[in-house]
Amino acid sequence: MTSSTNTSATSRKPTRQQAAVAELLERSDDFTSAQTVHARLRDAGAGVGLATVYRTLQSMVEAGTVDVLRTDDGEAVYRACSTHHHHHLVCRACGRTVEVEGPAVERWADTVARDHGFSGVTHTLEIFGTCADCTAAAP
Amino acid sequence: MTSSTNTSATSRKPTRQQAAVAELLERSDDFTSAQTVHARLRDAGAGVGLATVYRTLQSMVEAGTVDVLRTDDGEAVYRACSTHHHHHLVCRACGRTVEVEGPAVERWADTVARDHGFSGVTHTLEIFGTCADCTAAAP
DNA sequence: ACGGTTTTGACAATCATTCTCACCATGGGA
DNA sequence: TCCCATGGTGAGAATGATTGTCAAAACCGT
Repeated sequence: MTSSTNTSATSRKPTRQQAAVAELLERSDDFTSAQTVHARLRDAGAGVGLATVYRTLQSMVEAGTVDVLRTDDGEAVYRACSTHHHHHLVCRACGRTVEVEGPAVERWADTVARDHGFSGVTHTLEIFGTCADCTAAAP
Repeated sequence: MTSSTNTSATSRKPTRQQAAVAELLERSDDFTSAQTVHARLRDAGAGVGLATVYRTLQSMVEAGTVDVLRTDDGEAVYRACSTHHHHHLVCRACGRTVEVEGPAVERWADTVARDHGFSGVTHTLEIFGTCADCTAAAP
């Protein structure tokens, strides 16, 4: 059930539109919504169908090549990230994103879960704040 | 925009429907979606408008009397919780939820953020896994 | 070039959430 | 107690992101 489209892990040669989405994400430093990706691609001339953008983004998430998280209003936003496990520190004003790691936190989450008898543990952790630049800019 | 309804913090006497929503949440141990709350209240005889359920839930979140988080598919789910800061360990099979604390994690998140020049720091952290009962039930 | 398979994309369909707006409830003052 | 003002309620419309549909287009190996 986790297949039919090669797009996910079955790696064939990426299509023009898949490449376009991927490249656009590489270029942007912060989390971008599917709608925005679609709009940018259209503006850039290389039009890619909205449905295709969604499909591509989903496969990239499954493939682990991009991270996804939800904004407060429930919109899904994506970002090309290093493949190893990490978390994000996001500026809630300008959206600037910093990847952070915390081995201790990973261990803690794992331990806590196991102590409660849970297995197959995963976790999500995002940190929000206002970055120095924005703090200075908005008094 | 953060006011108009007394419902939030301006504490007047809660209306019948506000009480109904609050009580239902008290009763349920796990995170519940607005739609579900609405359905349950209807089934229980005490019908409460969907819009009202949403409004009430929102004010409760602002008031800090309930926690909210997003499921993977973007649906918002709510749960009555102790008011002090904590996180959740959720069984992805049965939805059972355990409140957990981790002072060390709080400090870590704070420190990391400040080291990067961020202020007004907040964070979200949820742990998912399969609880012992579910692991046993589904081989 | 051919036949079968995969991907695309325009558009319709879903679904949670929000908005609108007329109607109801409460509470203090006359 | 009666009446009005304020705020809460609810049915349904409106919104907006995401997903489904399905015929046409791009690919691939032969």
